Amino acid sequence: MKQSQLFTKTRKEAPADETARNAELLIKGGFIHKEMAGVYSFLPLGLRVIEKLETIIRSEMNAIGGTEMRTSAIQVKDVWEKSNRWDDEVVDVWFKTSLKNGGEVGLSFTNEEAYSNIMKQYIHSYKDLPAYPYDFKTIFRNETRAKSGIMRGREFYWKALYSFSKDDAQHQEFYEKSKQAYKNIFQKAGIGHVTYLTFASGGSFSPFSHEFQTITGAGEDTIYIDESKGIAVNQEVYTDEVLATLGLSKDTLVEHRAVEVGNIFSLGTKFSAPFDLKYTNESGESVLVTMGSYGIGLGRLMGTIVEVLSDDKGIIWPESVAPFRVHLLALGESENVAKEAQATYDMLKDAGIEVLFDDRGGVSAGEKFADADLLGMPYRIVVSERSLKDNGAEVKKRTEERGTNVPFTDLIAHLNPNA
RNA sequence: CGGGGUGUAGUAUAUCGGUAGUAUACAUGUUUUGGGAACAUGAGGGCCGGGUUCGAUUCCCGGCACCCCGACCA
Repeated sequence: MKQSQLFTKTRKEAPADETARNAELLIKGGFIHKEMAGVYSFLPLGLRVIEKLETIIRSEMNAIGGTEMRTSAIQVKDVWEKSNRWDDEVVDVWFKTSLKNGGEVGLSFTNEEAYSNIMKQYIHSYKDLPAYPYDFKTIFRNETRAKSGIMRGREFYWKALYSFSKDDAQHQEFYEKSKQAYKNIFQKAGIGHVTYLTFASGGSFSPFSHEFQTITGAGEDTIYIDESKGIAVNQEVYTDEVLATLGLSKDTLVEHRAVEVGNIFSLGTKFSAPFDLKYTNESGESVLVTMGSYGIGLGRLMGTIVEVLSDDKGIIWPESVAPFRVHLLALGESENVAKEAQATYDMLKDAGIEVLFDDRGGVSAGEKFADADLLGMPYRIVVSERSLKDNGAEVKKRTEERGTNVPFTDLIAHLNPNA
């Protein structure tokens, strides 16, 4: 994409009403636009990041048997009354409204009811199990206090998968697979090194749920990490009894602030019971389905990546989620530079490399460099009179102090050394 | 929902009971081009409602919005 066609612009000053680093950088870079507290629009660059994350997550979900679909945002009262979650006294984050004919509806704040209701249509036999439907969807929660930029919003985009299993053994098998899938996701998203499988409170059907917690001061949770075992315990279950159960010692646990970037939860029959979601087993008996839920907030994940991976100049996107892999800068106004930069742009595109081409005229070199640092693409490639003296371009990683000049003929190989 | 704070131009800020200033961004022109260039010119502003006052952006009351701390987070 040519930057001259990108309507968003960077700004020098962070907005006064944002103190969260993720929001400061994402707004300065033009990735997101704040609509109101806890509600953000995703601008072209920001959307590309969300789409990259979505691709990573989709790939891992499909790999463990997930089947993508899309539940509706508008939900009817009847379904939620079955699980006793329609009442505002029970759930205080509902956004509710009414139909013209007077019927009551609410905006989906989670998916258990929708999936339980839908799957009741399709699960009748043990042959129908297991099933792992999931969706990417915008979720609405009327939070009393939105905060931390895009980390805790009133409207957010998430992935939610629900597992439907015939018994606990089948459930556990998938549950373990999902742990690995989640680890893969956070590894690919570039925050694996600071993300820990964390034991958290489990509810009535399981002693624990599992959260994936990423260390950052911007987090809302306190966790205790055992570095050698690579696991952590959430403060909410940080008791002597739990530590003994998990074989952990307070001596080796280190306290950290962290943000929950994902969670997996055994639901047992909590929802299958009220929805009477049963199947007939091999013996002809009617048995309740065993369920689990598996969530990841993509906006929060994006915010977390920014919190973890940035410096005083801007964002440092991992290659896997960067809006573009390469930021190509044309410096100066000479026709020769413009021509060679355009040729480089075409060459990179033809090689299948995603590139943002700063072709803007009348913009100083310093400004282009500052923008490139702020926007944080993994590679910066500069075409200028200086680089053309060596018949090439300067290539610099965002993480490097200085670049190296690479002849045009070697550029693709330089970027794809293993190709 | 409890507590605290803040609302001035697209953005960031200053001052003030009596013509609201600066920076940046924007427009035009000239010069400039490897780390947010220079000069000139131009356009652009007091959250909403009420009160006090000769006069309110300023003081008072109410509302709304936003930020922070706490509670909540299925």
